[in-house]
Amino acid sequence: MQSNADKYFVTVDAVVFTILDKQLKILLIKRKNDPFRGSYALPGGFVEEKENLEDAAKRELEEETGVKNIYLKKLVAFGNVGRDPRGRVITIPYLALIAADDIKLHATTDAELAKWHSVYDLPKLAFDHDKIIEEALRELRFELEHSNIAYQFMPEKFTLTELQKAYETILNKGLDKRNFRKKMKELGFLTSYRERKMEGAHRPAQLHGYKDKRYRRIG
Amino acid sequence: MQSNADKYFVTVDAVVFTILDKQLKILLIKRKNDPFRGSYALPGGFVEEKENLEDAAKRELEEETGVKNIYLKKLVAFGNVGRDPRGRVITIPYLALIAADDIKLHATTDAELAKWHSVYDLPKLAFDHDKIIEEALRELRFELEHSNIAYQFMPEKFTLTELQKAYETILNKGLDKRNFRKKMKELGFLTSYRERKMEGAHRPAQLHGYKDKRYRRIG
DNA sequence: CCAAAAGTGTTAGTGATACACCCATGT
DNA sequence: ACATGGGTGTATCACTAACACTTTTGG
Repeated sequence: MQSNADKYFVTVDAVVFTILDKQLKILLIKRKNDPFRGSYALPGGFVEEKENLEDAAKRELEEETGVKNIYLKKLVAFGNVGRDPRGRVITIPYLALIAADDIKLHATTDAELAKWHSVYDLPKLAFDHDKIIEEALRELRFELEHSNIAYQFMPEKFTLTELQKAYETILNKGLDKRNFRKKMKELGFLTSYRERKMEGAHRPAQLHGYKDKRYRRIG
Repeated sequence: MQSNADKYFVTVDAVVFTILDKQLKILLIKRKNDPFRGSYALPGGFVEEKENLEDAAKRELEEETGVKNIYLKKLVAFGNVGRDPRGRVITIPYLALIAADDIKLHATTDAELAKWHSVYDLPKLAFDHDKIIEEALRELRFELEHSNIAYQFMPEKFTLTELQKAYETILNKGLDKRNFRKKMKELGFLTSYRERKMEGAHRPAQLHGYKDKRYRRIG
């Protein structure tokens, strides 16, 4: 192979969203090595020699959050010259969604403990991770309205109001209750349980769940 | 940087579509070196050391077709183990559209002359280029209905019927004439010239053109 | 006057949006 | 009885899809 090996590094980054404290949050680690020591960055790391890209993303994610068996969506790569001062680094970002209760965050070797940050109040970020996040957020919103991925955010059983809150948090806008419920009903992703949620001084809410927890596109 | 350099190769591939002989065609080169000697493949090549990804795609494209200043859209990277027997190769494919009359195809060093192939009748392809093409075609169709990219396929002046034919060819389905024209009118991308096209024994057609030849998203 | 493609409007259906009241419960 | 969130239906609007006839030209 004429040409250009031993010049490139290939990494995967995970853009992990969750909903916590009624806010859309993203998982960031604080870098403890240069470059960008002390800055926040997306969790990620090098792709190993005999490892597929998605497997690498899954591995990194499991190392840092303990979560596995998750739906990941590949985003477009970032690889311009100068995005990493150490050399030529191409990164393939993956979008991941998790339910906040599922996880316990871990520290890793070149990162401090991973922490959740509100998407609307992010710290200074290392590399071009701000652009990657912007792209991922666009993608997340698109998917939310064109698939059943919201199941990734939700617990086993939830009320329709809780689901609507999740949508509103992600889209960052209010939705009409009746239209939302109508839409969910006709999409047919949900099943309703006999149980109800009794809590507070008001009418108890019907519990719902996703029929199958696999990615399904609308259309 | 602890870790994994000198194991990766990074390439860009161009998925170039055009309309020729009333068919949607894609540009392929016939490989004259191993691996996959004699198979067809997407034009592409290695990203140079100090070269941005999109610049690399533009350079490859210009080398093989002579076309420049073209809108390119980055697609998701392919980089699984084993996709190239020579080593670990990550490729970033770019979608490109050109008007068939604009180009003269060139031969390159490790490829024979580039040729157009009907999208619905492709030969055996090298690597995982069949999957890349599938993805690119999906993206092309999406963009066609959500932007003004069709301008890339069209000459300076054209009739609405010609434009409709282009849409039909790409989408591989028939469209209603009145609805199509109404849609084009209200999108407002087009301008109409005073001139008409006189050709054949029938009413002459009004000529149209794109107001500005820059990518514009609908919405 | 015939053939061939250009050009043009209306109707019906479907999905999105906007909107207001009654229900079941705990206190 | 009241406060709280749960639950429901209808009218309007915008967009899409279906559909047929007249016009202009060359031969």
